Amino acid sequence: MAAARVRSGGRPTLEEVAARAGVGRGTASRVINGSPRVSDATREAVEAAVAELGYVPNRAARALAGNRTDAIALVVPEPETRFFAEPYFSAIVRGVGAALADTEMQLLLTLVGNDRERRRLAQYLTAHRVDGVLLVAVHADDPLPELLEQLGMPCVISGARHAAEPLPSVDSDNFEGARAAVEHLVSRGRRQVATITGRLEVYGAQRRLDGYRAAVSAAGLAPDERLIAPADFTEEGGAAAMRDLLARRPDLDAVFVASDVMAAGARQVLREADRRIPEDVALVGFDDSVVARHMHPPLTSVRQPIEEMGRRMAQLLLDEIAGRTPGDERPSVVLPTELVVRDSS
Amino acid sequence: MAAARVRSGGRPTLEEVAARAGVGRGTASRVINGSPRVSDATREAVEAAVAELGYVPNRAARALAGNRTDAIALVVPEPETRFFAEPYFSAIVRGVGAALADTEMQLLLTLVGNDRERRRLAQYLTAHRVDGVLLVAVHADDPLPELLEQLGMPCVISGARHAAEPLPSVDSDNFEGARAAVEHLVSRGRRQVATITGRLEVYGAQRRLDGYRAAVSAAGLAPDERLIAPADFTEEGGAAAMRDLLARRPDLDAVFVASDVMAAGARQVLREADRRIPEDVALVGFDDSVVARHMHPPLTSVRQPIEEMGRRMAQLLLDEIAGRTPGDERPSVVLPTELVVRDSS
DNA sequence: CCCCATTTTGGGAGCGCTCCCAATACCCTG
DNA sequence: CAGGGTATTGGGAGCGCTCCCAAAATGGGG
Repeated sequence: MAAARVRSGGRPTLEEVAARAGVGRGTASRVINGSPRVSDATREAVEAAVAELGYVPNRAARALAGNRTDAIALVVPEPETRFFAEPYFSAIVRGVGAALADTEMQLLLTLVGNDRERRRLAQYLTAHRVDGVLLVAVHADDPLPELLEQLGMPCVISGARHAAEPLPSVDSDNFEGARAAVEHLVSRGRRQVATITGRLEVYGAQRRLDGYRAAVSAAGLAPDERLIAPADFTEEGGAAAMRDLLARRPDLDAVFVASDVMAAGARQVLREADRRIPEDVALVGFDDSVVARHMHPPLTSVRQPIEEMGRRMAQLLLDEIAGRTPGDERPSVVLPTELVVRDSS
Repeated sequence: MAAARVRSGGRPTLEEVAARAGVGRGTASRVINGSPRVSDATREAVEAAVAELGYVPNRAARALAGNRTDAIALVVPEPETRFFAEPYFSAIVRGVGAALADTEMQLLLTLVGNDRERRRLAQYLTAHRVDGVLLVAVHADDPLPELLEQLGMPCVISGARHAAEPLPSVDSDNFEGARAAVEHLVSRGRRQVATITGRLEVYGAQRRLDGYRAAVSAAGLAPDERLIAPADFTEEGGAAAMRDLLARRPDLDAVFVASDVMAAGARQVLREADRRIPEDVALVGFDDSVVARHMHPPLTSVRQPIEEMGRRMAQLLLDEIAGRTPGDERPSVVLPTELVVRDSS
């Protein structure tokens, strides 16, 4: 009999498929993996056997023999609650999921909270348990990217950490988004346009501020540092910044806020100060989160194509894994934002 | 030399650790896996070798040899956008992540959208690529749970599908949450308390309605089916239901809405109908989502301990994997909700 | 019809680990 | 000090697959 070791239950093995198709294990493997060096007749025979037996390759065996895992990790720094807030996390996951859907790649979700978990992650990666890493919401001073670099582990990050980001990255066009938002305010006749920024160590926040500045000067308005209030992406921070702005420049007639959550805080302060929105003060946020849609009045906001960012990150990573194109520039992608105009401006 | 095959680079293997510690491979394995049948001296020697070499077990080899994967899958039906909305998804993920943090278990994220992906998932599971499955937001008619059952694949679902849920499940106390919400409304002097329900095929939605009914009759109010408007968990659905209610019972003075998102829709309709909140109509939602906090006025809502639910699901699944306790009842967990009172009631 | 280049094929040799059994070491009894 | 456990230990036999080399089949050309 051609039959390999007969097994009562369990999943069929490659060996069994090969036996069934009347070919050798190696040949069967070739067919499964789509090698071109197989005759058509053989290919068909093997494919038939696969279908009949309902064969599915054993991942672990593959990983062991092939020294790869067919899995990538999405690493999420857990303290970064901002990232967990809608719309980021789920949208990124969806995008990544979509890009991976017709791939053999698995998506591993890794939350790194404290240092212990951080070390554990390092081990994971060191042990090459994944083929690549998607790093989101990394801080500029996070050692993880360097570690990955050293390990030669393919990696893509969301949001460049600074102008000369060495890693492949995917980002939305923070500068242009902010610029367009402020331009919009100006086009509505606003002249004293203030801004509340995110934490400026975050490159994206800095870029939004740059965009604000560019728009202000393009509009021929007088730049005034008192119109710029730094905050920290939190609602409370936004409120505090708004209070500062109101104290320094009571005559302001518009505020571009670098996140919807901060805008919610600002909105509260404006309400308490009896400034009507948008009559007295126009407000524009950033993120187009659910908060924006449900604010009163609904908040004009800059939408980032987050799901698309997730998709692109995954694609970039897959390319990177398939074989980084060394001659190429670092492949960083910047996606356009969209201004969603609502009643607050 | 005792040294096993010397390898230039790469990760150290068990064999190398064993050689270094001057013991056999089997013994080293025993130490790594915490078997008690090892002498203290040996254990220490192996542990030292592990530390010196920075040994990390190869997952693939383990999986292959041990016929397990040390991974569980979190299966998310992608069309279920409700689940993706804050606060569910990220909170569940956090909870699960927390429970898995000091485990060797990996978390695989699997989005199943169309039927193709559904089939692919079935393959995954069939091929035993995971040790267990966490199933969230399953519909009552989803064939997946049965498939898993057949396969003998450990599985925990979030939200029982009906009163006699055969699978281990974790749920929040929908009945009691709803009951408490309505009781709260009654205690504030409301007498014509309406409700907007979710899709009643969803068991949780049904339970919330049951809770409403229980509270209404406990308060000695006259039950009136015209005070009950079914909806579908969407904002538009909530708005439509609110319109119906207003038409049928213009004298209503409170509405318990089975989700914050629907409450947002209802709130909009009430605004258009010039009903003040809470003066004319008190509103209570469910979920305590970000929408509730930012509604105007802020919405009283029933909070579910979602992160805790994720944690419990993971724990239940780990137990199940470790060896289902057959004598035991099906281990289903129901967690208490909490009424978060804000200005809308 | 033979010879050589080319294509296709079979299957050995691992990948690194767990399982398990036989072997060894150790420890009490009597 | 022998005898019979019991506690440890070593290492063979896979797990199912990929890689790769040598063997077999195929196809021209002369």
